[in-house]
Amino acid sequence: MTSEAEARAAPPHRYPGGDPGADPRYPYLQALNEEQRRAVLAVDGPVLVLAGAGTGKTRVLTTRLAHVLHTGRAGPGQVLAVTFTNKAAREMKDRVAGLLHRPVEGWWLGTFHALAARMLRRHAELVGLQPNFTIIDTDDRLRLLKQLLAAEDIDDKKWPARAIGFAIERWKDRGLLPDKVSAGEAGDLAGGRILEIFQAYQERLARLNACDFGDLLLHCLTIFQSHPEILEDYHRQFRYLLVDEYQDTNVSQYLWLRLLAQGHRNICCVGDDDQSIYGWRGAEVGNILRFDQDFPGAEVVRLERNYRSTGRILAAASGLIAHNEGRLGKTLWTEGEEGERLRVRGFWDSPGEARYVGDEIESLHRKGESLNGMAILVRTGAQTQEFESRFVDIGLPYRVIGGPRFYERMEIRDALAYLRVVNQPDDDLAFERIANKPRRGLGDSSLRLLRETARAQDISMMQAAKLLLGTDELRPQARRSLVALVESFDRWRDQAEHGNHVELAEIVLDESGYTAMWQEDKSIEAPGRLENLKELVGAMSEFESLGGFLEHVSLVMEAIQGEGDEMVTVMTLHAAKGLEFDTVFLAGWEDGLFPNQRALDETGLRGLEEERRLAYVGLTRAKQRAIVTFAANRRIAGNWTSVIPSRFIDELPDELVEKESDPGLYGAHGGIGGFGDGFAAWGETRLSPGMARARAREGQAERFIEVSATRVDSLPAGGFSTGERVFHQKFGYGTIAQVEGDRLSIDFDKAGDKKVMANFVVPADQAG
DNA sequence: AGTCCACCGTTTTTT
DNA sequence: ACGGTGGACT
Repeated sequence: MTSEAEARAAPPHRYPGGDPGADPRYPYLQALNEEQRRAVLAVDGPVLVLAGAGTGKTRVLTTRLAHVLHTGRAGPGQVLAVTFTNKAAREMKDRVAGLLHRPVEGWWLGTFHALAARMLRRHAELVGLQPNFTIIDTDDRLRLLKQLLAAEDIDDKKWPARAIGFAIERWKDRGLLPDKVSAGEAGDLAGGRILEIFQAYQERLARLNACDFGDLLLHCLTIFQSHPEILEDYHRQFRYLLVDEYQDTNVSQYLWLRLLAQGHRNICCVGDDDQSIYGWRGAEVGNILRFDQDFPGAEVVRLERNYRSTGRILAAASGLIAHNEGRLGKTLWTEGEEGERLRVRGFWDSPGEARYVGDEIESLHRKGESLNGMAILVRTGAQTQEFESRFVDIGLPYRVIGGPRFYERMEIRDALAYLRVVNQPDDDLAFERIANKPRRGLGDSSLRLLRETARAQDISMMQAAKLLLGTDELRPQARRSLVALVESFDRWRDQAEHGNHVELAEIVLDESGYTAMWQEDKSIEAPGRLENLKELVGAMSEFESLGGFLEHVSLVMEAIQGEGDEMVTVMTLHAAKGLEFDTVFLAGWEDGLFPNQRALDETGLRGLEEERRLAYVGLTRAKQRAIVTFAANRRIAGNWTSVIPSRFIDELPDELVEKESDPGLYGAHGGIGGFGDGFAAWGETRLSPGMARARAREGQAERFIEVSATRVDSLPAGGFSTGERVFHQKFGYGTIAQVEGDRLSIDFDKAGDKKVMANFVVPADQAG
């Protein structure tokens, strides 16, 4: 610790008797184990807490915060605590309040984006924004980019605005603005003009007095770098930094943290490299792997004692994740029960899988297990449908997490757009969204005129509207409508200053004709949309002002989820991070689906390792039992496709797994061509070359990993090679398109593209 | 301006 | 298979 930091810190505390856990002044420490206590008490200097799944991470984080506050080392306003989701922030806030037996007010706890926005509002003018700048979301971004692409005459068929948006977002994740992106990296995106588009996009945002999510961080970085005195103020203010889910930080978040931590270096990052599953959206596992280089002398605390899962679940998860390279390495252990072996079950097709899961849930439920304690975790959102339809059939209550969120619904965005224009008349994106919603005769041509006038005069569309109303350029009908609309907004703005914002929302939705539009709409969704609008208005009452509400909405894009009733949960593996269930069904473990082919195609071995971490996250959600399922046939993008079991199944240590076979199903295959290679492949897996090699090396972890890592894409599969003609019992003749270990992608003459195990095909000339 | 048809894409998700 | 979108037609 530096002497400076020492001087700033509160008087040093001594822990009598060498056992602070027993110190009556710190009752909250007693609930911790030794490593957790170390993580809590190492308050000064950089600390990395490597918190394995289920090791009490949140408890450590919250206790640490409580400890800093309780010992008077810092007041609430002097701690910066960063999370990724609002949910995590809320939980932390509640739990610290619980530990201290009082609510904590006035602290800086929130998501990266919320905290950055809070800072940016203070210094907005330094980056050319006004303090009331708008935060645009992906939908606004898409509209804006479409306009820009059209203006630049770029074919948005070939270069979809969505893809351009992603590219820009990824650059911003890495802290890059258009001037920092190399031409090579820009590639031929947008016909080689992506950087022009990026630049134009930034200029448009500035002119709109708006920024996107990435900009919240980037603008902060700009300010910190150009105004050291502001950064120093924050150094003085924030004595302690606390970061959750550090493995998910991207470069710009990392830079932001590093700048803020520079002064006193009292930064504590908590995370788990094995649970890094957001690489595809810019997260850099490297941040956590590099921590002790970024912060020399960092204390590293490993939390390895798991309080969640049975011994066998832990061992299976550990065995699986051991196949990854470049880990910091942890060994989770438990004093809990050994538990059941994992079940792995295969089915003919995905409906069969769903049937089994449904039956199994009912059977567990009859034995007294709570439905709330059960979850089905899937790789892709599309998989939930199969389970939903089965659960509806058998009347099993369920909830699906994910899907379109409340604030993403069309009617909510429309309503918000009205409110945004009231709040900020120059918010062009919002204005354009609702100018002709409901239809009021302000069609494309009128809007184009407005847009062009605005651009030519360098004013907002609202201002352009007022300008155009003084001319004859608009057709009479459009003119009348526009007069009415502009007058309405003036009136509403006036009311916004006087009346309360909840009433205002009602007035706006009513007088604009927006509510009426849905009332007249005869579609089946209309009543639901009206319901949502009511809910929106209701939600506003919890905020002090319209501005406050809008800020909340743009940063907290989540709906209020109803818990409560007995229901099983269906969700993606990503959505399951941080949760736990007694029973976890891990469905759809098939190569191509999981690990996901696209992840493999795009990022190769890195992608595979991230998929494996996803499997690890899934397994470690289970407290009592984990059931892995796969199907031999699944509909992918509409077509029934024959698929083979996930390679991750082979990677589960054999002695921990109970490969239950349903006699009816397995007995039926017996080499009769019609039953499908999935089952055959499953039955034969133990004989496959890859497995045999793996088996031979059981207990020799290092060599095992080495072999399995290479086997993925380089070992020849029984001598087959790309381009070779082969014959398959069920699919007939075909040409090998790709060889991945003992798995072959074959382009069959009749059956199309399939993946099959190598030992189910023979060279074409040996057929018959 | 509104409706209909053809075509395309289809992993994960926060803010 | 399906839903969303964009273009063309009425």
